[in-house]
Amino acid sequence: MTEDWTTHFDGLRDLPADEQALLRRSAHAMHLPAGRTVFAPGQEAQTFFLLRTGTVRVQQQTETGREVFLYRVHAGESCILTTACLLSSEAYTAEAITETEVTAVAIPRVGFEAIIAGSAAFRRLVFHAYARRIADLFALIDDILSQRMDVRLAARLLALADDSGQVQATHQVLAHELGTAREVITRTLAEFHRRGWIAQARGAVRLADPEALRQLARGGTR
Amino acid sequence: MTEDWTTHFDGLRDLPADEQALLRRSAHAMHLPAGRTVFAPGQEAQTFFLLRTGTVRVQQQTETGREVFLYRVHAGESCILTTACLLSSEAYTAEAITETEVTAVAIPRVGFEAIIAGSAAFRRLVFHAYARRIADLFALIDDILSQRMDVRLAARLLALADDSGQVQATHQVLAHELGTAREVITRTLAEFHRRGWIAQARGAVRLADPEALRQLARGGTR
DNA sequence: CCCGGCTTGGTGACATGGTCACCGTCCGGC
DNA sequence: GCCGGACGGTGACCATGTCACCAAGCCGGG
Repeated sequence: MTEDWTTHFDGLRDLPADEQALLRRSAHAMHLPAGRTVFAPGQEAQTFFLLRTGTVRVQQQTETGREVFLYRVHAGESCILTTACLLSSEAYTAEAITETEVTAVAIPRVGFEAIIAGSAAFRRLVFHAYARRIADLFALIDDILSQRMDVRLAARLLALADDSGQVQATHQVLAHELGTAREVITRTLAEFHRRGWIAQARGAVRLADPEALRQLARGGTR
Repeated sequence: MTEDWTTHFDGLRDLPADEQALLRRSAHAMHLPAGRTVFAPGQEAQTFFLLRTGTVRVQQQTETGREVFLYRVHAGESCILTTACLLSSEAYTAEAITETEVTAVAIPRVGFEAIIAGSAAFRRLVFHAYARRIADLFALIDDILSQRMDVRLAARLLALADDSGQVQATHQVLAHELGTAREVITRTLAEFHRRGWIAQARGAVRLADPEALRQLARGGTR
């Protein structure tokens, strides 16, 4: 990695030159195809990474074999669980899978610890992400407990829709994202359809009345 | 604070003398009565603390006004949320309340950042707790999703019982701990009673057959 | 001692969500 | 055109959450 990738990340751009140099020395480029397992339960964390492009999905298997979607790592972000495991020398408890093709900057354990020790700005970058993700986890718990699948589904549809109001996802995928069963998604979508809020097609949903969905997602009024 | 409290915490005992001295310079003692709010949503974190005696309960209010029990800070531990908020300069999203009388070691923000920067051992101490708590949060999500109140209640009863197998808690308190409704606790306890596993009294439960409860909590077989 | 109010616990009715079983339909490959 | 697998639809049933209301014990004031 010869290119100065440090300028691609907010918070790294403004690092002192010597710290940027330290980063560049430790890091190397990483490239993964879609659908690859980044880490799995029981493994020890060896490498810190900052995502440049693509998304990674982090999920946990419950004892009953169900998969719980925890969060998604986007471009410009790092993975909170990796940070935690690196700093505490504990094994991963969840698994991560690339959802798309992914390019990332990888920093091996030793280099990571050196930079954490040496750079206040880098610490801030890492821990800021860390704190935000913790808040996300709390929000996830909130979300799960608030039940009301219709509200949760409406919010998720809005989040997943592209510019033209299309959501490319099967009922199964939506169910998986929300940690529920396909049947529940089917029922809820049928209800949305009955109200004229969406149009359904095989493997896709078109938002016919995003405003109504937004109001449901926000207000929680049925 | 003149006493050498650093010897009271695992992981601090073995610090180099200069780092211990740094800690002692920054820290001061803290004493709170039971039922006091330690921090509330919206506040900015100003102080890191290590609990010496007592317990602190951390919970979050959902949008619907319900309280979700997140975790409990015990003696010898620190609060993950405080760490996160200190390091990222974000406001608290949850609230903490002392459950008992509490004594703690308090380290103001500036000192905390200095020690984090200066001591690898202290970083390990803090982040080890951090990683463990994250795992706990994942376990909590697991727990919530696995539903099965009977299993969850059995486990909680075993955890809360004193040496003689007594649990001093009203149905309301148990419901609050598990994030459910009192009626559900009442029903489930009635079922346990019907099977001869517990004896009930006002404000208390006696475990008559802890082994049966343990089996339920472990195996999950009804 | 009695009374009234509060806390605790008990219960039935109902809504929602998760699970199971099963079926119909669509689509792509042969 | 046929076939198998993915996708979607549906009804029955169970567990939990919610609401409404009541009963029993506890406690302090008069």
